[in-house]
Amino acid sequence: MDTTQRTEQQRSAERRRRELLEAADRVVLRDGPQASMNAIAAEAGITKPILYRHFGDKGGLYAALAKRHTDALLASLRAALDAPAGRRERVESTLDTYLAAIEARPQVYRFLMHPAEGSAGGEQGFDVGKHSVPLLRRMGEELAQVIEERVDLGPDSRQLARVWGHGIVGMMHAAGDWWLGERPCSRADLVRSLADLLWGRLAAAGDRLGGPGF
Amino acid sequence: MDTTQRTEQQRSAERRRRELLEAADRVVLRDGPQASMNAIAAEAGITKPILYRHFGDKGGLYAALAKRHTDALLASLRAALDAPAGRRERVESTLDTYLAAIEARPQVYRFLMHPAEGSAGGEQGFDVGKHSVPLLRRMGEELAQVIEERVDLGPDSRQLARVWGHGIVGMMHAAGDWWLGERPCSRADLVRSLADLLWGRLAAAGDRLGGPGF
DNA sequence: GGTGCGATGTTACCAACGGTAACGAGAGTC
DNA sequence: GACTCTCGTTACCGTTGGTAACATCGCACC
Repeated sequence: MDTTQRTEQQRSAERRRRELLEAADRVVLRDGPQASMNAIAAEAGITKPILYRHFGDKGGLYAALAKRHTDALLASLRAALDAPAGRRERVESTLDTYLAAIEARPQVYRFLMHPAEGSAGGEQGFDVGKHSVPLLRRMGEELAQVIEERVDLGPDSRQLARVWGHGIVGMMHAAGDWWLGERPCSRADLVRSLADLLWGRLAAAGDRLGGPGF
Repeated sequence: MDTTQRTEQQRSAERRRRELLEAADRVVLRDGPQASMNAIAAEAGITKPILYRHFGDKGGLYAALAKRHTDALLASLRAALDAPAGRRERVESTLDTYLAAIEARPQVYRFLMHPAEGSAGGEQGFDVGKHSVPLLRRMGEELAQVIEERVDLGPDSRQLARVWGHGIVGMMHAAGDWWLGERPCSRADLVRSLADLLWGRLAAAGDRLGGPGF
Protein backbone atom coordinates (compact mmCIF):
# COMPACT_ATOMS: atom_id res chain seq x y z
CA MET A 1 0.00 0.00 0.00
CA ASP A 2 2.80 2.33 0.85
CA THR A 3 4.48 1.50 -2.42
CA THR A 4 1.33 1.99 -4.51
CA GLN A 5 0.81 5.31 -2.86
CA ARG A 6 4.31 6.45 -3.59
CA THR A 7 4.19 5.27 -7.15
CA GLU A 8 0.89 7.10 -7.55
CA GLN A 9 2.51 10.30 -6.39
CA GLN A 10 5.56 9.66 -8.49
CA ARG A 11 3.39 9.07 -11.51
CA SER A 12 1.61 12.32 -10.93
CA ALA A 13 4.88 14.16 -10.54
CA GLU A 14 6.27 12.64 -13.70
CA ARG A 15 3.17 13.46 -15.67
CA ARG A 16 3.33 17.02 -14.41
CA ARG A 17 6.97 17.16 -15.32
CA ARG A 18 6.21 16.04 -18.84
CA GLU A 19 3.52 18.68 -19.14
CA LEU A 20 5.92 21.33 -17.97
CA LEU A 21 8.54 20.14 -20.40
CA GLU A 22 6.08 20.31 -23.26
CA ALA A 23 5.09 23.82 -22.29
CA ALA A 24 8.75 24.79 -22.08
CA ASP A 25 9.30 23.24 -25.46
CA ARG A 26 6.55 25.33 -27.00
CA VAL A 27 7.88 28.55 -25.52
CA VAL A 28 11.49 27.87 -26.40
CA LEU A 29 10.58 26.94 -29.95
CA ARG A 30 8.45 30.07 -30.25
CA ASP A 31 10.50 32.69 -28.43
CA GLY A 32 13.90 31.24 -29.05
CA PRO A 33 16.35 30.03 -26.42
CA GLN A 34 16.27 33.29 -24.49
CA ALA A 35 12.82 32.43 -23.22
CA SER A 36 12.51 33.49 -19.61
CA MET A 37 11.47 31.25 -16.77
CA ASN A 38 8.49 33.50 -16.22
CA ALA A 39 7.34 33.04 -19.79
CA ILE A 40 7.68 29.27 -19.56
CA ALA A 41 5.80 29.20 -16.28
CA ALA A 42 3.06 31.36 -17.76
CA GLU A 43 2.75 29.05 -20.77
CA ALA A 44 2.38 26.13 -18.40
CA GLY A 45 -0.30 28.04 -16.53
CA ILE A 46 1.65 28.24 -13.28
CA THR A 47 4.31 30.41 -11.68
CA LYS A 48 8.05 30.28 -11.39
CA PRO A 49 8.73 28.55 -8.07
CA ILE A 50 7.14 25.26 -9.06
CA LEU A 51 9.28 25.25 -12.16
CA TYR A 52 12.26 25.54 -9.86
CA ARG A 53 10.92 22.82 -7.63
CA HIS A 54 10.80 20.47 -10.58
CA PHE A 55 14.03 21.32 -12.32
CA GLY A 56 16.25 22.95 -9.74
CA ASP A 57 17.45 25.79 -11.89
CA LYS A 58 17.35 26.96 -15.44
CA GLY A 59 20.15 24.67 -16.42
CA GLY A 60 18.20 21.73 -15.10
CA LEU A 61 15.19 22.60 -17.16
CA TYR A 62 17.37 23.10 -20.16
CA ALA A 63 19.14 19.80 -19.63
CA ALA A 64 15.85 17.95 -19.39
CA LEU A 65 14.59 19.69 -22.50
CA ALA A 66 17.77 19.01 -24.42
CA LYS A 67 17.88 15.38 -23.35
CA ARG A 68 14.56 14.65 -25.01
CA HIS A 69 15.63 15.91 -28.41
CA THR A 70 19.14 14.59 -28.07
CA ASP A 71 17.96 11.10 -27.25
CA ALA A 72 15.53 11.12 -30.14
CA LEU A 73 18.19 12.24 -32.57
CA LEU A 74 20.71 9.72 -31.32
CA ALA A 75 18.19 6.93 -31.63
CA SER A 76 17.46 7.70 -35.26
CA LEU A 77 21.15 7.99 -36.00
CA ARG A 78 21.80 4.65 -34.41
CA ALA A 79 19.07 3.12 -36.53
CA ALA A 80 20.61 4.50 -39.72
CA LEU A 81 24.02 3.28 -38.63
CA ASP A 82 22.66 -0.20 -38.01
CA ALA A 83 20.70 -0.58 -41.20
CA PRO A 84 21.56 -3.61 -43.34
CA ALA A 85 23.53 -2.18 -46.25
CA GLY A 86 27.05 -1.60 -47.43
CA ARG A 87 29.42 0.67 -45.60
CA ARG A 88 29.23 3.65 -47.86
CA GLU A 89 25.45 3.38 -48.10
CA ARG A 90 25.25 3.37 -44.38
CA VAL A 91 27.53 6.37 -44.03
CA GLU A 92 25.43 8.28 -46.51
CA SER A 93 22.25 7.21 -44.81
CA THR A 94 23.51 8.38 -41.44
CA LEU A 95 24.63 11.72 -42.80
CA ASP A 96 21.29 12.09 -44.48
CA THR A 97 19.42 11.22 -41.31
CA TYR A 98 21.24 13.89 -39.38
CA LEU A 99 20.79 16.51 -42.06
CA ALA A 100 17.14 15.61 -42.52
CA ALA A 101 16.58 16.04 -38.79
CA ILE A 102 18.12 19.47 -38.62
CA GLU A 103 16.36 20.43 -41.82
CA ALA A 104 12.98 19.28 -40.59
CA ARG A 105 13.17 21.07 -37.25
CA PRO A 106 15.69 23.87 -37.50
CA GLN A 107 14.30 25.53 -34.41
CA VAL A 108 15.11 22.50 -32.34
CA TYR A 109 18.52 22.36 -33.91
CA ARG A 110 19.24 26.00 -33.24
CA PHE A 111 18.04 25.57 -29.72
CA LEU A 112 20.40 22.68 -29.15
CA MET A 113 23.41 24.15 -30.87
CA HIS A 114 23.15 27.92 -31.06
CA PRO A 115 22.18 29.51 -27.77
CA ALA A 116 21.60 33.17 -28.39
CA GLU A 117 20.10 33.17 -31.85
CA GLY A 118 16.42 33.15 -31.13
CA SER A 119 13.93 34.98 -33.29
CA ALA A 120 13.16 37.64 -30.68
CA GLY A 121 15.60 40.42 -30.01
CA GLY A 122 16.59 39.43 -26.49
CA GLU A 123 20.22 39.27 -25.52
CA GLN A 124 20.73 36.75 -22.80
CA GLY A 125 19.67 33.20 -23.43
CA PHE A 126 20.11 29.72 -22.19
CA ASP A 127 23.68 28.80 -21.56
CA VAL A 128 23.82 26.08 -24.08
CA GLY A 129 27.55 25.72 -23.95
CA LYS A 130 27.27 23.27 -21.13
CA HIS A 131 24.83 21.08 -23.02
CA SER A 132 25.33 21.42 -26.74
CA VAL A 133 28.87 20.19 -26.48
CA PRO A 134 27.77 17.01 -24.74
CA LEU A 135 25.54 16.26 -27.70
CA LEU A 136 28.48 16.48 -30.08
CA ARG A 137 30.58 14.46 -27.67
CA ARG A 138 27.98 11.76 -27.33
CA MET A 139 27.63 11.47 -31.08
CA GLY A 140 31.39 11.35 -31.44
CA GLU A 141 31.82 8.64 -28.83
CA GLU A 142 29.02 6.60 -30.31
CA LEU A 143 30.43 6.80 -33.79
CA ALA A 144 33.87 5.95 -32.45
CA GLN A 145 32.49 2.81 -30.90
CA VAL A 146 30.80 1.79 -34.13
CA ILE A 147 33.97 2.38 -36.09
CA GLU A 148 36.09 0.44 -33.68
CA GLU A 149 33.66 -2.45 -33.68
CA ARG A 150 33.31 -2.77 -37.37
CA VAL A 151 36.34 -1.40 -39.15
CA ASP A 152 39.71 -3.06 -39.17
CA LEU A 153 42.20 -0.31 -38.42
CA GLY A 154 45.18 -2.34 -37.31
CA PRO A 155 47.07 -1.35 -34.15
CA ASP A 156 45.98 1.70 -32.18
CA SER A 157 42.54 1.13 -33.54
CA ARG A 158 40.86 2.38 -30.40
CA GLN A 159 42.58 5.73 -30.46
CA LEU A 160 42.19 6.12 -34.19
CA ALA A 161 38.50 5.27 -34.02
CA ARG A 162 37.87 7.89 -31.40
CA VAL A 163 39.71 10.58 -33.29
CA TRP A 164 37.78 9.71 -36.40
CA GLY A 165 34.49 9.49 -34.58
CA HIS A 166 34.78 12.98 -33.18
CA GLY A 167 36.27 14.31 -36.38
CA ILE A 168 33.55 12.92 -38.59
CA VAL A 169 30.84 14.15 -36.27
CA GLY A 170 32.42 17.59 -36.31
CA MET A 171 32.56 17.52 -40.09
CA MET A 172 28.91 16.59 -40.29
CA HIS A 173 27.94 19.21 -37.76
CA ALA A 174 29.85 22.11 -39.29
CA ALA A 175 28.88 21.29 -42.84
CA GLY A 176 25.27 20.86 -41.79
CA ASP A 177 25.25 24.13 -39.93
CA TRP A 178 26.65 26.00 -42.87
CA TRP A 179 24.32 24.24 -45.28
CA LEU A 180 21.28 24.97 -43.16
CA GLY A 181 22.09 28.66 -43.21
CA GLU A 182 22.85 29.06 -46.91
CA ARG A 183 21.14 26.14 -48.59
CA PRO A 184 23.64 26.14 -51.42
CA CYS A 185 22.66 22.72 -52.68
CA SER A 186 20.30 19.83 -52.16
CA ARG A 187 20.62 17.57 -49.18
CA ALA A 188 21.55 14.68 -51.42
CA ASP A 189 24.36 16.68 -52.99
CA LEU A 190 25.69 17.58 -49.59
CA VAL A 191 25.58 13.98 -48.45
CA ARG A 192 27.42 12.82 -51.54
CA SER A 193 30.07 15.53 -51.24
CA LEU A 194 30.79 14.68 -47.63
CA ALA A 195 30.88 10.97 -48.32
CA ASP A 196 33.28 11.65 -51.19
CA LEU A 197 35.53 13.56 -48.84
CA LEU A 198 35.47 10.68 -46.40
CA TRP A 199 36.18 8.30 -49.24
CA GLY A 200 39.47 9.88 -50.06
CA ARG A 201 38.59 12.03 -53.00
CA LEU A 202 40.72 14.81 -51.58
CA ALA A 203 43.80 12.63 -51.59
CA ALA A 204 43.02 11.38 -55.06
CA ALA A 205 42.44 14.79 -56.61
CA GLY A 206 45.21 16.27 -58.69
CA ASP A 207 46.72 19.73 -58.31
CA ARG A 208 45.33 22.57 -60.32
CA LEU A 209 47.55 23.55 -63.21
CA GLY A 210 49.94 26.37 -62.39
CA GLY A 211 49.44 26.26 -58.66
CA PRO A 212 51.59 24.74 -55.97
CA GLY A 213 48.89 22.28 -55.08
CA PHE A 214 46.82 22.13 -51.94
CA MET B 1 45.06 72.10 -38.18
CA ASP B 2 41.60 70.74 -37.91
CA THR B 3 42.76 67.45 -39.35
CA THR B 4 45.76 67.12 -37.04
CA GLN B 5 43.56 67.85 -34.09
CA ARG B 6 41.08 65.23 -35.12
CA THR B 7 43.71 62.62 -35.76
CA GLU B 8 45.20 63.42 -32.40
CA GLN B 9 41.86 62.84 -30.75
CA GLN B 10 41.29 59.73 -32.79
CA ARG B 11 44.66 58.40 -31.77
CA SER B 12 43.90 59.01 -28.16
CA ALA B 13 40.55 57.30 -28.49
CA GLU B 14 42.10 54.31 -30.21
CA ARG B 15 44.80 54.00 -27.60
CA ARG B 16 42.18 54.15 -24.90
CA ARG B 17 40.18 51.56 -26.73
CA ARG B 18 43.17 49.26 -26.87
CA GLU B 19 43.76 49.73 -23.18
CA LEU B 20 40.16 48.88 -22.44
CA LEU B 21 40.35 45.83 -24.66
CA GLU B 22 43.43 44.63 -22.87
CA ALA B 23 41.77 45.09 -19.52
CA ALA B 24 38.73 43.22 -20.80
CA ASP B 25 41.00 40.50 -22.06
CA ARG B 26 42.59 40.06 -18.66
CA VAL B 27 39.24 39.88 -16.91
CA VAL B 28 37.68 37.51 -19.40
CA LEU B 29 40.69 35.23 -19.31
CA ARG B 30 40.65 35.28 -15.52
CA ASP B 31 36.95 35.16 -14.69
CA GLY B 32 35.78 33.30 -17.73
CA PRO B 33 33.37 34.55 -20.33
CA GLN B 34 30.69 35.42 -17.80
CA ALA B 35 32.72 38.42 -16.71
CA SER B 36 30.42 41.33 -16.01
CA MET B 37 30.72 44.75 -17.52
CA ASN B 38 31.23 46.13 -14.04
CA ALA B 39 34.17 43.83 -13.46
CA ILE B 40 35.77 44.79 -16.75
CA ALA B 41 35.27 48.46 -16.06
CA ALA B 42 36.78 48.05 -12.61
CA GLU B 43 39.80 46.26 -14.05
CA ALA B 44 40.27 49.12 -16.47
CA GLY B 45 40.06 51.57 -13.57
CA ILE B 46 36.89 53.24 -14.83
CA THR B 47 33.13 52.74 -14.67
CA LYS B 48 30.55 51.18 -16.91
CA PRO B 49 29.21 54.04 -19.03
CA ILE B 50 32.49 54.78 -20.75
CA LEU B 51 32.77 51.15 -21.66
CA TYR B 52 29.40 51.52 -23.30
CA ARG B 53 30.50 54.70 -25.03
CA HIS B 54 33.39 52.85 -26.61
CA PHE B 55 31.76 49.57 -27.56
CA GLY B 56 28.05 50.27 -27.72
CA ASP B 57 26.93 47.21 -25.83
CA LYS B 58 28.30 44.00 -24.46
CA GLY B 59 28.13 42.34 -27.83
CA GLY B 60 30.26 45.11 -29.29
CA LEU B 61 32.92 44.66 -26.67
CA TYR B 62 32.82 40.96 -27.17
CA ALA B 63 33.05 41.30 -30.94
CA ALA B 64 36.07 43.56 -30.66
CA LEU B 65 37.70 41.18 -28.23
CA ALA B 66 36.97 38.15 -30.37
CA LYS B 67 38.17 39.86 -33.53
CA ARG B 68 41.65 40.31 -32.13
CA HIS B 69 42.14 36.65 -31.38
CA THR B 70 40.29 35.48 -34.44
CA ASP B 71 42.40 37.58 -36.76
CA ALA B 72 45.59 36.37 -35.15
CA LEU B 73 44.55 32.74 -35.45
CA LEU B 74 43.45 33.14 -39.04
CA ALA B 75 46.72 34.80 -39.96
CA SER B 76 48.80 31.96 -38.57
CA LEU B 77 46.58 29.42 -40.29
CA ARG B 78 46.97 31.21 -43.58
CA ALA B 79 50.72 31.18 -43.16
CA ALA B 80 50.73 27.43 -42.57
CA LEU B 81 48.46 26.93 -45.54
CA ASP B 82 50.77 28.95 -47.76
CA ALA B 83 54.03 27.35 -46.70
CA PRO B 84 56.14 25.84 -49.48
CA ALA B 85 55.67 22.11 -49.09
CA GLY B 86 53.69 19.20 -50.43
CA ARG B 87 49.95 19.03 -50.03
CA ARG B 88 49.83 16.54 -47.24
CA GLU B 89 52.62 18.28 -45.36
CA ARG B 90 50.73 21.49 -45.61
CA VAL B 91 47.51 19.92 -44.40
CA GLU B 92 49.31 18.46 -41.43
CA SER B 93 51.05 21.73 -40.73
CA THR B 94 47.77 23.62 -40.77
CA LEU B 95 46.09 21.13 -38.48
CA ASP B 96 49.06 21.32 -36.17
CA THR B 97 49.03 25.10 -36.17
CA TYR B 98 45.40 25.17 -35.13
CA LEU B 99 45.85 22.54 -32.45
CA ALA B 100 48.99 24.20 -31.15
CA ALA B 101 47.12 27.47 -30.85
CA ILE B 102 44.24 26.03 -28.84
CA GLU B 103 46.70 24.03 -26.78
CA ALA B 104 48.86 27.02 -25.99
CA ARG B 105 46.03 29.28 -24.92
CA PRO B 106 43.06 27.14 -23.96
CA GLN B 107 41.46 30.02 -22.10
CA VAL B 108 41.30 32.06 -25.26
CA TYR B 109 39.96 29.08 -27.10
CA ARG B 110 37.28 28.41 -24.54
CA PHE B 111 36.37 32.05 -24.59
CA LEU B 112 35.94 32.02 -28.34
CA MET B 113 34.13 28.72 -28.59
CA HIS B 114 32.51 27.79 -25.32
CA PRO B 115 30.49 30.60 -23.81
CA ALA B 116 29.43 29.53 -20.35
CA GLU B 117 32.33 27.43 -19.19
CA GLY B 118 34.39 29.86 -17.23
CA SER B 119 36.27 28.88 -14.12
CA ALA B 120 34.04 30.85 -11.76
CA GLY B 121 30.63 29.57 -10.82
CA GLY B 122 28.53 32.21 -12.53
CA GLU B 123 25.70 31.22 -14.77
CA GLN B 124 25.10 33.82 -17.41
CA GLY B 125 27.93 34.70 -19.69
CA PHE B 126 28.73 36.30 -22.97
CA ASP B 127 26.48 35.24 -25.73
CA VAL B 128 29.17 33.73 -27.83
CA GLY B 129 26.77 32.02 -30.16
CA LYS B 130 26.59 35.10 -32.30
CA HIS B 131 30.36 35.30 -32.64
CA SER B 132 31.93 31.89 -32.30
CA VAL B 133 30.06 30.61 -35.29
CA PRO B 134 31.45 33.37 -37.48
CA LEU B 135 34.93 32.17 -36.59
CA LEU B 136 34.15 28.67 -37.79
CA ARG B 137 32.45 30.10 -40.85
CA ARG B 138 35.36 32.33 -41.70
CA MET B 139 37.79 29.45 -41.41
CA GLY B 140 35.52 27.29 -43.53
CA GLU B 141 35.17 29.88 -46.26
CA GLU B 142 38.87 30.55 -46.28
CA LEU B 143 39.73 26.89 -46.58
CA ALA B 144 37.12 26.49 -49.28
CA GLN B 145 38.78 29.22 -51.28
CA VAL B 146 42.19 27.62 -50.91
CA ILE B 147 40.84 24.25 -51.97
CA GLU B 148 39.06 25.67 -54.96
CA GLU B 149 42.14 27.58 -56.05
CA ARG B 150 44.57 24.73 -55.78
CA VAL B 151 42.82 21.43 -56.13
CA ASP B 152 41.40 20.11 -59.34
CA LEU B 153 37.96 18.82 -58.49
CA GLY B 154 36.36 18.72 -61.91
CA PRO B 155 32.87 20.16 -62.42
CA ASP B 156 30.99 21.61 -59.47
CA SER B 157 34.34 22.36 -57.93
CA ARG B 158 33.11 25.54 -56.29
CA GLN B 159 30.31 23.82 -54.42
CA LEU B 160 32.42 20.84 -53.53
CA ALA B 161 35.22 23.01 -52.23
CA ARG B 162 32.89 24.89 -49.96
CA VAL B 163 31.35 21.75 -48.55
CA TRP B 164 34.79 20.34 -47.94
CA GLY B 165 36.10 23.57 -46.49
CA HIS B 166 33.39 23.75 -43.88
CA GLY B 167 33.47 20.02 -43.29
CA ILE B 168 37.20 19.86 -42.75
CA VAL B 169 37.13 22.87 -40.45
CA GLY B 170 34.37 21.22 -38.47
CA MET B 171 36.38 18.04 -38.24
CA MET B 172 39.40 19.92 -37.00
CA HIS B 173 37.36 21.89 -34.52
CA ALA B 174 35.46 18.98 -33.02
CA ALA B 175 38.47 16.69 -32.84
CA GLY B 176 40.54 19.48 -31.32
CA ASP B 177 37.88 20.27 -28.78
CA TRP B 178 37.62 16.67 -27.71
CA TRP B 179 41.38 16.24 -27.66
CA LEU B 180 41.88 19.36 -25.59
CA GLY B 181 39.52 18.03 -22.98
CA GLU B 182 40.83 14.49 -22.71
CA ARG B 183 44.36 14.63 -24.04
CA PRO B 184 44.23 11.03 -25.14
CA CYS B 185 47.31 11.26 -27.34
CA SER B 186 50.03 13.59 -28.49
CA ARG B 187 49.32 16.43 -30.82
CA ALA B 188 51.39 14.80 -33.54
CA ASP B 189 49.36 11.60 -33.26
CA LEU B 190 46.14 13.55 -33.55
CA VAL B 191 47.41 15.41 -36.59
CA ARG B 192 48.45 12.20 -38.27
CA SER B 193 45.16 10.49 -37.50
CA LEU B 194 43.12 13.32 -38.94
CA ALA B 195 45.30 13.57 -42.01
CA ASP B 196 44.93 9.82 -42.48
CA LEU B 197 41.17 10.19 -42.36
CA LEU B 198 41.33 12.94 -44.96
CA TRP B 199 43.61 10.77 -47.04
CA GLY B 200 41.06 8.07 -47.47
CA ARG B 201 42.17 5.56 -44.91
CA LEU B 202 38.57 5.02 -43.90
CA ALA B 203 37.61 3.98 -47.41
CA ALA B 204 40.66 1.78 -47.70
CA ALA B 205 40.18 -0.03 -44.41
CA GLY B 206 38.73 -3.51 -44.49
CA ASP B 207 35.79 -4.75 -42.50
CA ARG B 208 36.39 -6.39 -39.21
CA LEU B 209 36.01 -10.14 -39.31
CA GLY B 210 32.58 -11.36 -38.34
CA GLY B 211 30.91 -7.99 -38.49
CA PRO B 212 28.74 -6.51 -41.20
CA GLY B 213 31.29 -3.80 -41.87
CA PHE B 214 30.98 -0.12 -41.16
C1' DG C 1 -13.87 14.07 13.30
C1' DG C 2 -10.08 16.61 14.41
C1' DT C 3 -5.07 16.50 13.24
C1' DG C 4 -0.85 16.50 11.38
C1' DC C 5 1.74 16.44 6.88
C1' DG C 6 3.37 16.50 2.40
C1' DA C 7 2.67 18.19 -2.21
C1' DT C 8 1.05 22.18 -4.89
C1' DG C 9 0.53 26.63 -5.55
C1' DT C 10 0.87 31.62 -4.61
C1' DT C 11 2.82 36.54 -3.61
C1' DA C 12 6.47 39.20 -2.58
C1' DC C 13 10.93 39.79 -2.49
C1' DC C 14 16.35 39.84 -3.33
C1' DA C 15 20.76 40.40 -5.86
C1' DA C 16 22.87 40.95 -10.09
C1' DC C 17 22.98 42.09 -14.62
C1' DG C 18 22.83 45.05 -19.00
C1' DG C 19 21.99 49.49 -20.19
C1' DT C 20 20.98 54.61 -19.80
C1' DA C 21 20.02 59.42 -18.27
C1' DA C 22 21.74 63.33 -15.98
C1' DC C 23 25.20 65.70 -14.22
C1' DG C 24 30.23 67.46 -13.36
C1' DA C 25 35.36 68.53 -14.32
C1' DG C 26 38.99 70.00 -17.28
C1' DA C 27 40.92 71.72 -21.50
C1' DG C 28 41.13 74.11 -25.49
C1' DT C 29 38.82 77.89 -28.56
C1' DC C 30 36.53 82.21 -29.79
C1' DG D 1 34.03 84.90 -19.69
C1' DA D 2 31.13 81.78 -22.42
C1' DC D 3 31.07 77.72 -25.52
C1' DT D 4 31.84 73.12 -26.46
C1' DC D 5 33.81 68.63 -26.43
C1' DT D 6 35.57 64.60 -24.29
C1' DC D 7 36.13 61.87 -20.13
C1' DG D 8 34.32 60.59 -16.20
C1' DT D 9 31.02 60.03 -12.46
C1' DT D 10 26.57 58.75 -9.62
C1' DA D 11 22.26 57.17 -9.61
C1' DC D 12 18.83 55.01 -11.62
C1' DC D 13 15.57 51.62 -14.60
C1' DG D 14 13.75 47.12 -16.32
C1' DT D 15 14.46 42.38 -16.50
C1' DT D 16 16.25 38.22 -15.12
C1' DG D 17 17.38 34.00 -12.25
C1' DG D 18 16.43 32.43 -7.89
C1' DT D 19 14.30 32.14 -3.08
C1' DA D 20 11.70 32.72 1.35
C1' DA D 21 7.30 32.79 3.46
C1' DC D 22 2.77 31.93 3.37
C1' DA D 23 -1.78 29.65 1.81
C1' DT D 24 -4.38 25.52 0.44
C1' DC D 25 -5.89 21.04 -0.70
C1' DG D 26 -6.03 15.97 -0.25
C1' DC D 27 -5.35 12.28 2.68
C1' DA D 28 -3.84 8.90 5.88
C1' DC D 29 -4.14 8.16 10.99
C1' DC D 30 -5.66 7.89 15.81
